[in-house]
Amino acid sequence: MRIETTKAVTAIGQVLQEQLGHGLLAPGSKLPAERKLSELFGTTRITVREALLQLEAQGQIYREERRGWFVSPPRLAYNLMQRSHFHAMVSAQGRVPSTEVISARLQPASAAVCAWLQLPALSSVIQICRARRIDERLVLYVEHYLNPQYFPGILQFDLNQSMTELYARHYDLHYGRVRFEIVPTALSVDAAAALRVSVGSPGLRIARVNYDQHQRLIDCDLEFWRHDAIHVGVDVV
Amino acid sequence: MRIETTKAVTAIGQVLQEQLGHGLLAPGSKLPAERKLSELFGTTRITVREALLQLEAQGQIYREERRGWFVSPPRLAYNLMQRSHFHAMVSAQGRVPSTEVISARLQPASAAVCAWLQLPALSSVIQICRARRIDERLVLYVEHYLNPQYFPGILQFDLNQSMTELYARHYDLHYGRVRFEIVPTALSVDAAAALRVSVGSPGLRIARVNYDQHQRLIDCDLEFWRHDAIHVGVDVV
DNA sequence: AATCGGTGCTGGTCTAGTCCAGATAGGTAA
DNA sequence: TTACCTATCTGGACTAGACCAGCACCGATT
Repeated sequence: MRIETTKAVTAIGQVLQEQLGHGLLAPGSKLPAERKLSELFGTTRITVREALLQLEAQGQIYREERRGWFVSPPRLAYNLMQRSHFHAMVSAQGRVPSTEVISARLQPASAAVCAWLQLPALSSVIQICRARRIDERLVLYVEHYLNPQYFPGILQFDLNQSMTELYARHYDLHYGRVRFEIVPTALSVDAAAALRVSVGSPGLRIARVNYDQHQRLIDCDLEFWRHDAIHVGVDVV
Repeated sequence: MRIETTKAVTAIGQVLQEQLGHGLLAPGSKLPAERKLSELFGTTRITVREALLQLEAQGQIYREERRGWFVSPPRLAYNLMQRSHFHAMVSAQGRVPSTEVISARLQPASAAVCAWLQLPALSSVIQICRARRIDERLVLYVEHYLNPQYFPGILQFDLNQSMTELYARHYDLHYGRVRFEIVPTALSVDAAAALRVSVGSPGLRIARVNYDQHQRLIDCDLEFWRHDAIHVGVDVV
């Protein structure tokens, strides 16, 4: 650990990091208020805030709007090659998943979605927006876009469950080829609202385009992850 | 586009974004100085700075230390399945790559590197640190760690070229299986220095563990990308 | 022609506050 | 017990400055 720094913000970061490293601040626990910290370190709130933002960028802490700063839990391992769904993946790592549906409706597709699903302009698609939690913490906002021709009546089902299982059970559709596109960027306005984080927070956008067992393009997902919630693994053989 | 916002920082962001979107600010061009912008928008430098940091988080602009803010060029498409090397990949996308060696030496491995390379504690490894550019812009800092038993005398070669080609030509080693691990995080101190960005800037860390054609674990790379410089694609069949 | 030294400009860092709105918890009234 | 209300605490957003260090450019010296 470097100590010779003179900058206040890195110094504050190091002290907090040191406490984090030694487990004195457990995952999920709350940090003292910004005003308390500025008093503690003998500096202004703006400077403390800058240090906190850096730790946030590193994924060590996160905030909940107007509630405070918290220590980040370990990242979820997201392996793109094991085609597992959220619920199974989270459970397998000894953690507790949950899902809530935000909206589900048939609507005109945006240009980007038309391109992904290879549909003509102004096509209608089924959009399903969901927020997902690990151990009660909101970590993922997903927009699913389904080609309606393959999923008649799907809006009547319980959409809190896994889509993968729903597809298999009621439509006999199974994922085949998948294309992922991963972009580090800020969370979209919708994603930030759903995850209850301030707009402009860093995030990881993962777009998936899914084919079924017959090589038909059936749906695509747009996932917005809290940037500190996952690490992505890929095995290429 | 939403306009009904009242917050100054999002308002500033929107104005700049609008100019960006219409190509009035071309990729690579310089934004007015922070003080100029604060005057222009009738606010303080801190507020302007916050807006700029949000655009940076979105990957639309970037800064060079004490030189100013610039419009981000398009992202490089990094496809993990096409095992192409940096030089070929960048050239194929009509852009100009370059590489400079920062350091290259035999040294004791860190605990993390020992684990990746499956070497006993306190093993020596060859570390090669390089910085890479696309169209003159520094975008990638890489630390290579080679198992020295497979690469006798490699430090005498010109390390500005592609390692992939060097392996093939002089050691008859070709990459086989590869494992990637992608983590959105802040740039490390070394990476930030090499890329000449301020410490704590957001980045994408991609760790690769490489096997050769005989399934032997030969080396690993630790890549730190500017977060706005790439988007990662993966095709899973 | 090449080098050196200013000098102004740029972002980097920091101070010392203010006002606002959402979240929380405790107490009071129905 | 339940519902509501209010005081307090939290981060969010912002003002109006300050000083410093690195960068770029230009002119003077070698």
